[in-house]
Amino acid sequence: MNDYDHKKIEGKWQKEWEKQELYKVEDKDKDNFYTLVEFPYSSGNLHIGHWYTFAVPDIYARYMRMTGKNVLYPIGFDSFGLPAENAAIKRNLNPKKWTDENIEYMRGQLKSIGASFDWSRELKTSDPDYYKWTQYIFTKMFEKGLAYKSEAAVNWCPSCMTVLANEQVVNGLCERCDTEVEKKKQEQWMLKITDYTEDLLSGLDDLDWPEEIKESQRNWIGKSRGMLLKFKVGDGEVSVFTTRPDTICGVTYIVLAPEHPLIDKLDINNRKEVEDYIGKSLKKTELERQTDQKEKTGVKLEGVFARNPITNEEVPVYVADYVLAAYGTGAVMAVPAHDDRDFDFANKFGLPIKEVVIPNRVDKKNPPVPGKKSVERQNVHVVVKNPKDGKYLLLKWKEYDWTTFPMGGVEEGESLIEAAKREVLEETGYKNLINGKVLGGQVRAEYFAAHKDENRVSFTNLVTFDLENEEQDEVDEEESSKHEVCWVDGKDLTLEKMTHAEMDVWISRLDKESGAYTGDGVLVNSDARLPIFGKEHENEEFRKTITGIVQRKDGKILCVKWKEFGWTSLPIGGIDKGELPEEAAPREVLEETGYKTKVVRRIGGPVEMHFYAENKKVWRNRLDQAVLLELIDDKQEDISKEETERHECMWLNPEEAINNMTHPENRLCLERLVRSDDSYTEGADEIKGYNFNGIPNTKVEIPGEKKTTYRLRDWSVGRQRYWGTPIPVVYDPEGNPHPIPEENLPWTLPEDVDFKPTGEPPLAKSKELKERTEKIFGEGWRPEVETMDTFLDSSWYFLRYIDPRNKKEISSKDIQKNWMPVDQYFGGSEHTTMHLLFARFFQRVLYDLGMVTEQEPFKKRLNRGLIMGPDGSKMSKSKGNVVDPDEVVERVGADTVRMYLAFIGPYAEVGSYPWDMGGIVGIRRFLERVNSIKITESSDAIKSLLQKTIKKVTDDFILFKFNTAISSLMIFLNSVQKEGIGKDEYLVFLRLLAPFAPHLLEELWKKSGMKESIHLSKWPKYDESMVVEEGVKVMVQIDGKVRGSILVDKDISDNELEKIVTSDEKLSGWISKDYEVKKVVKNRLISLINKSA
RNA sequence: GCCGGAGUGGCGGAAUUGGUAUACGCGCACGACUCAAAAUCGUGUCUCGCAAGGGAUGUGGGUUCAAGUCCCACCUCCGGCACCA
Repeated sequence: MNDYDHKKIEGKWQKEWEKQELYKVEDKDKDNFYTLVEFPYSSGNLHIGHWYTFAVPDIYARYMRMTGKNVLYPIGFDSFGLPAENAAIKRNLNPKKWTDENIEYMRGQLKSIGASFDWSRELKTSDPDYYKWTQYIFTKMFEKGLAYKSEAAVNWCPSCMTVLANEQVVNGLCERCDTEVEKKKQEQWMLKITDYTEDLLSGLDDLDWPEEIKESQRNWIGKSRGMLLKFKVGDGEVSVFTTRPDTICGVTYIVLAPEHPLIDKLDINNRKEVEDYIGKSLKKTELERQTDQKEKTGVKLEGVFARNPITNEEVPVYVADYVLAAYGTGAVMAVPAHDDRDFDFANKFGLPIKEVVIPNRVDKKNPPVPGKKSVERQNVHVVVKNPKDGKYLLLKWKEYDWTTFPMGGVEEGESLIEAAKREVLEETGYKNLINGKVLGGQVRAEYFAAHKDENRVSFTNLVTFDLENEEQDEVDEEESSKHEVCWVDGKDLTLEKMTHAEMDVWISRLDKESGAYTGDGVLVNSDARLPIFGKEHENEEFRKTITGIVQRKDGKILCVKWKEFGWTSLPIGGIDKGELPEEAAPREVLEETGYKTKVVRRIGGPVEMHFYAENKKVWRNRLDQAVLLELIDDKQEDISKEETERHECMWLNPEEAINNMTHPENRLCLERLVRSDDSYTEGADEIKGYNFNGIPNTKVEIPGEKKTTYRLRDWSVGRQRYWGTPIPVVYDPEGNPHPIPEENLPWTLPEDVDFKPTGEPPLAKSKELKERTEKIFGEGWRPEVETMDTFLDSSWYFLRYIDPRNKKEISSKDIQKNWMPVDQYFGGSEHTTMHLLFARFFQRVLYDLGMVTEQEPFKKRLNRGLIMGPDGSKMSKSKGNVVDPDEVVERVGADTVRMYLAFIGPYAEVGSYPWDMGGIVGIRRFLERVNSIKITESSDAIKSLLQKTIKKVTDDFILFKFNTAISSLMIFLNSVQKEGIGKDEYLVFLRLLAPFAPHLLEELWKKSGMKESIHLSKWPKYDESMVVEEGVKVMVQIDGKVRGSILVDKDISDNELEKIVTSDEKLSGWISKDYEVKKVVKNRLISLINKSA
């Protein structure tokens, strides 16, 4: 029979704590710790997931408080918004009343958790004292031009009769009611979050947040660097955004978004057809646009052509809704050969596909041999499949360890298919091949052809056939002496087994027929030129050189500072005759700087430059190839005195290095390195590099500029609904908007409103609002009738908690200095790209307005997991799997619920946990056992274990691993029940448990005769000397298997170690008389083998 | 398709710098107490094997004396984005 009466204990202490105002927080100027949890939406009642949200962070808050911090753990309610309004409409209630009643109920629920909230700071966003400041911030944004009205296509939910933010549209459906969302053009209040994209992006770098959260914000912002290129169209011009300017010669048509303004101005022969199309596509709902994705649609603008600025070709212009008006310029240059979407469109409309980038491979098995002559070849590789058994025809070379497809050169005047057939016949004798097909375009490769003793640069096509029958001609003796013909399974066509350098490309093409090639490669069919620095001059001295880009593990770049000239450059050196840049680079870098390096890859293509060499008094023409190298080891070897005197080495971040380079060609190759995203294209960089740098070049001119675009759009914030913060704007008789002055704030939400949705904003029906506006501003003035998206309410609430009753400002900057930024912010992953981004945006705006002290609001962030229903799916009323916490608390007590939720898994991981009522009894039993501990005396073993337990629990708190902390407390209790425990150790144990089960522990603490609350006591410290294990653990391996470990003194000699091991009771059983010590790793391992075995 | 995260017993999950995988809890089985049950306490519980021993951390390779942990390729699940040029 146990006497753990949780109801009595919990009720008693909750009342007592409230009476004592135990968790009321003072504003001090030191040791402050701000723990924040996303405040709940006032939806009515809390489910068990809310306990997970609030109770587990409370455990952390209590721990922090015991370590001596002045902890603020506030609570409030996000109380404006659609659900309140919808529920109110359904039940014919006033939303305010509904909300307030909900809050009243939820407050009681939240108190039953036993959380250490400071209730004196409670706030709710629908309170005029609160939304006054939301409005104030809005007016300030308006004044700065950050809040503006604009005609924009908005997401309109016909059922909720309101505009939705992009974030509230899920798969084309309204997030709340699953109705198909329509696109509608409308005057909209927008917040200019795009003014802050760069700040929001770069601010992430220094935040101590989990990388995955930062990464998804980065993705959401969606930065991409590219170029704006101009195409002449008719009399006008169209600007397109592209991340692949290198493919410009492959443009075969231009596409405009249906909304593109240029369409109106063009002289189009089929205007009616075009306008019909535009009308249709604009009316499409978001969902239709998405489901139509696979089928591309569009209409050609008859009589309109665009001129390719490089090739001067005229290409047709289309309007198609696969191009988005809101991204880039709303127009794209279509390169079907290298873009999947353009490829689909071109196929459907029969447009030409021009390949300008082909993959390039350097054969690693047979690399080019320096000094050998180099030959260019047109090749075919032939895949012959025997449909009967699915096998493929291969050649095994006799003299070399090669396995290849039948292959050979394409002869003058011969088609690829003809060449392929001829080669198969010559090499294998098979003569009846059908279904010949060329798979994809060419692939360039560099390799050494040992059988011809020459280096080759090949351009190879892949040709496939089926074998019609097995008839074979005699194979020439010369051929059959070279290789053996064999048939293999499809699964043997792997990178490892095949010799072709192109094999990876072949594999992917054989897998999925051909499509657009979107990867890297070399430029072909393009009139690409080198970037050229300086002007040609007579009597130039010509040199081939390399530039070495040496990158260290930490990303820094090796730079060279020249003492005599004051230059900063990268290591540069000459290429000796017959040498490859890959060979010259490490050699030159070693000579110049003393660092040993190995080649990673070339960066970009060659760069030509002309300059006057001051020291040698000659004009030089250099052809330079940049090579990326990585450091083999950090040590610098000695270099010649001459070199040391000329320059010194330093390591700079890539960005820094770019800024410091004296020479433009150095900057160019570093830039190429930095932006080597997947659009890095070796030959193509000629064009890219040129334009990204604005380097004067007489040969190529692309009209265009560097441009960065973002996926992030401005934030649409107006809502045509009632229950929200009124937008604090009035219009003068001319219709111009004016912010409401501070003295008239809060601009209260009118109450004489029928808020049932009709499509007209409810506030428009308020007589009071209209009269109020005219009374204050004058005849003919009218109020704004929209309310704000609730995400504005929650974008700054953390600033209000710290100074909740301030009448003069959102919160005092002095108080902000004490508390901001929030030390630890707990929340759900669903807010990663919404609330969290908006709050950061607000904070930065407020910072620029001088209203806050910090640029970033949240120092640390943790995304918690999700508690699922008992059936393993997300809890929802419609599924009927919502777990009511009140019932559970009634049965087992708040302490048990809190602790169980902490035990369920690591809190810092975004997992999902089905609520399992079975598992909770383990915690209940544990607390019952804690409740019935009898005090006796402590053994040494218990004392020592307690020290280890303190350390474990303390360490786990720092990592939010409450589950393993509890596990170690359980281990301790198990041991106590065997060994007994004395009073001192008992009291320490109680304190370790206090954050988890605050009520029970307060009870036991007071029962032990303590006067002051356990929650004001200090967190136990452990004795370092009792925790650290003496000596080192050495693993013992016998016959290659780990058979145990022994604890020995540090740095013990091998002989002694051997003696200890062989005389060890457990280990000696494994060791025969005739053994040998095979290996000893100091302080780590001893490995023995039994010889006789 | 792209970007994240994760795959370990019947279940939730443990596992320092790579060092005896499966801690802790649930469940289950057996035992004690009981007329009986519940509760409680005790013992056992990855798998094959009588045992000695062997095999297991999604799959396949690799590095290493040693891999759940590091590297490469792939599969599955979850979350986010998605015609973003």
